[in-house]
Amino acid sequence: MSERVLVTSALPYANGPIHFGHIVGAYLPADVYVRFRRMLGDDVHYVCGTDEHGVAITLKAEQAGQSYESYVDHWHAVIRDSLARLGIEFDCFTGTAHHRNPYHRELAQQFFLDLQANGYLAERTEEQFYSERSQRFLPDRYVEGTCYHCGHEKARGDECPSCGRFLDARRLKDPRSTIDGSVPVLKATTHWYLDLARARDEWLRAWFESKGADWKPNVRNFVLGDLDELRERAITRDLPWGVPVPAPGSDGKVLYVWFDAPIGYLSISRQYWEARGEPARFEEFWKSADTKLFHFIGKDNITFHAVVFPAMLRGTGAGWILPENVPANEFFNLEGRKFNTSSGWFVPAESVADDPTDALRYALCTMMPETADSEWTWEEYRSRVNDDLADNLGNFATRTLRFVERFFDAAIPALGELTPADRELFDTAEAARDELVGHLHAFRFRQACRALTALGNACNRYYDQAEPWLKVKDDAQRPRAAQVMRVCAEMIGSIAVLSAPVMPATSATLLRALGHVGAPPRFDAIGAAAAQTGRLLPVGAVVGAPLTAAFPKFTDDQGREKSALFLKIAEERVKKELERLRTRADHPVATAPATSAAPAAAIEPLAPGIEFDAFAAVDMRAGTIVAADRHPRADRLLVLSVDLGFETRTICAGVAAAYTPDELIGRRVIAVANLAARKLRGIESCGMLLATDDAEGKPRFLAPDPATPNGARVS
RNA sequence: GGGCCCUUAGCUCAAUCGGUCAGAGCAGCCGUCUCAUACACGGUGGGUUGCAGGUUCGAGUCCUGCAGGGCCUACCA
Repeated sequence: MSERVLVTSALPYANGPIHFGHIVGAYLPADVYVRFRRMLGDDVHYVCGTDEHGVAITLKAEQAGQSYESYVDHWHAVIRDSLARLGIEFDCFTGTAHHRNPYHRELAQQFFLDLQANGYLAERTEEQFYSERSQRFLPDRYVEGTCYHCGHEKARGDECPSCGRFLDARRLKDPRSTIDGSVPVLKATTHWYLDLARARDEWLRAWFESKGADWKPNVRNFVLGDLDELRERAITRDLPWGVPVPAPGSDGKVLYVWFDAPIGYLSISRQYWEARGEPARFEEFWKSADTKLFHFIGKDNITFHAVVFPAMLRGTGAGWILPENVPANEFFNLEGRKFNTSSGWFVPAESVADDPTDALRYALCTMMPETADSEWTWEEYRSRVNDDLADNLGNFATRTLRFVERFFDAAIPALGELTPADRELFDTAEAARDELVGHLHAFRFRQACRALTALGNACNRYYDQAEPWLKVKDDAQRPRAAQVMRVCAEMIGSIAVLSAPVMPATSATLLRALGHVGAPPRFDAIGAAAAQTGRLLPVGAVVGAPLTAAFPKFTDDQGREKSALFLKIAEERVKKELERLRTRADHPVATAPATSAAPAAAIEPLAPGIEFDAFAAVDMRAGTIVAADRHPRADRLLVLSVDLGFETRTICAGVAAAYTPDELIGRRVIAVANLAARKLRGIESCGMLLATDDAEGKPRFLAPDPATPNGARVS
C-alpha cells in the first residue's frame, strides 16, 4: 500500500547565503524523510526553490547596481550549491522569478482571482507616500518624519521610536524617504487584503483542531495561540518587481511576497512535470485527496504554513490539498550563540570542505532541534563522527572485512545453519529496523540515529563474544569463525540499509564493499529470513567483493597505509575551528564570506550624501563618564553623568545590554553635545554618546585618544 | 515594565494523561581482548530533577514566590 507523498522545504529567500541553521531546520530533515519514504516504495515528490520577490531584494539589487534578475540569480546559485554540498536532492529546485519559472506568475495570479471570486479579498483605496524621485510608492517603514504625537523628528512611518505609538504614516510632518532622501507626496493607491478571520471562523479552526491534534506539540501550541489574533493582511504592494496584480488599473502593483512565495511550491512543481512531459502528475500530486503533503520549515514559519497558506489553498476552491503535517523545527545555534553570517558567527564552507557529506548529515541529524532549540558545537561534532561513525559503525565494518581478507581470501563465507546467537543478532537488526522506521515516520531523526548506533553496538558485542580471531586458528572451530564473518557481513548490509536515508553515500560504499549488485535493497532485506533467501547477499560464498578497497584511505601514526569507513577528527581540529570562529567574530567585516557580485548582507547601506555644513552643525565633544546608574523604568538604558570639561551633564544611553554601570565609571566617550534635550521614560537626556555595534549586535562606545582633554571638539 | 518559554548526572539530552522515571550517550574510573583507525566488550561511581513553599495517597511532571537563562514587546537622541 504505497502512498503518494508530497514534500516541500521552505523556499530560501534569494537575498543572502544559508547556513547550518537553515539546513538542519528545513532541508536535511526533509531530504532524509524523502529518501526514507522512497525506500518504503512510496510515490514521493520533493519540491523546493528560491523565493525571489519582495522589497528587500528590490532594494539590495538596486544598491548593488544590478538587475533584479541577475541579483537573484547570484543568490539562487549560492544557495543551490550550499544545499548540494549537504547532499540535499530535490526533484526540482527553481524559483519564483519569471525568468526562472514561467508558470509562477500565472498560477499566483490565478490564486488571487480565485480568492477574489470567493469573496476572501477586500479592496481598499488609501493615500500612501510616493517618491517622485524614485518613481515608487514607499512602504511605511521607509518613510521618516516628525511624530505627530510627541514631535520626535525621526519617527518611522509605521511607528515612533520615541513615544512608541503606532503611526499613520500619512500624518507625519516633514516626511522624507529613507531610500532616496526626497520629500514624498501623498498619492492614492489601491490594495487588496486577505480575510483570514473569515476562513478561520468558517472552517480553518475546526480543520486545525482535528488535523493538528497529533502534530508536534511545539507546533500545535504555537498555532492555537495564533489563531485568536488573526487579522486581515495586505496581499499587494506597489513595487516594480514581483507578480503583477491581475486586476484592472493595477499597473505598478505586485502580489506581496509572502503571498506569492508559497505558491512557488506549486508552480515549481508544475514546471517540473511540464518539463518531464507528464503534466497530469502535477494535479495528481496537488489535488488528490489521498496525497500526504508535508511542509518542512523552521519555527519562524509555523503560522504561515499551518494557517495562512491553508487558508489560501482552500479559499481558492480549486481543490488544492491541505498539509497532512507541518513538522517544524526549532532554532539551531552555534557554540551557544545564534548563527549570524554577517558578524562571522557561522561555519564557513572551507571549515568542512574536506569532511564527508555523510558525516555532516549524520552529525546534524543527531543535533536536530526537534522539540527545543539546540546547537552545533565542534566538540559534539567530533564526538559524533569519532564515537558513532568511526569507532562504532565504521570500525565494525573494517574489522569484519579486514578479517575476511586476511583469513578467508577476501571471500565472504557462505551462510550456514544459524546458532541461537546468530539468530538473536538478526532479530536485533529487525528490531532496530522497526524502531528506525517508526522514528522516521514520526520525524524523530535524533532517535532514528540512535537506533542505528545501537545496532552497531550489538554487532560489536556479537563479534567480541564469538571470538573469531581465536577460532580461525583452530581447524575444528574454523567453520564457526566463517559463519560469524558471514553474519557480520549480513549486518554490514543491514547497517547499509538503515543508513541510507541519513547517509546515502556511506550506504552505497558499504554495499559496494559487500559486492552487492543491483537495485539498493529495502528495509525488507533485513533479518534472518531475508538472509537465508539471499535477499541481500547470495546464499553461497561471495567472492571478489572489493571489501575494504572501497573505503577511504589514510596513513596511520606509523606511516602505514590503511582504509576506514570514516576518518577521525583530531582534537586539534576542534581547537583550531573554535579559534577561527572567535577570530572571525572579532573581525567580522574583513573576513565576511565573499559574495563577489553582491554586497555583504549585513553592512548597513550608506546613508544619502550630505554637505560639509550638515556635518559641521554637529558638535561632538570628548568627555568622561563620572557616574552611571540603571534607568529605573527602562531595561536597556543607563543614566550616565558625563564630564565634558565645561560642564557635567546627564545623558541616557541604550547600552545596558553591553555594559554594567560600574565598569563605565571613568570611561572616555564622545558625545554629541548640541543635540536637543529629550526625556527618555522620565529622565531628560542632554546629548548622545557615539557607539557602534559589536559582532553580537551590542553597542560599544567610541573613545577619544587618551591625550585628548574633556571638552575637545571633534573635527 | 508587559507577555511567553526554559532550568534534570561534569557535558549533550530522555522521561505519553501526576504513580518503579530518576534514565541514555559522551567524558571519568576498574577490568578483558587484539580481528580492527588503542578500536571493541564487561563492570562501575555520579543527580534531594535551579531554590523555597503548597496541592495530592503519590510531583521533574500541577499551583505560588524567588534566583538564573532565552524569546517577543516598550525604553536605545
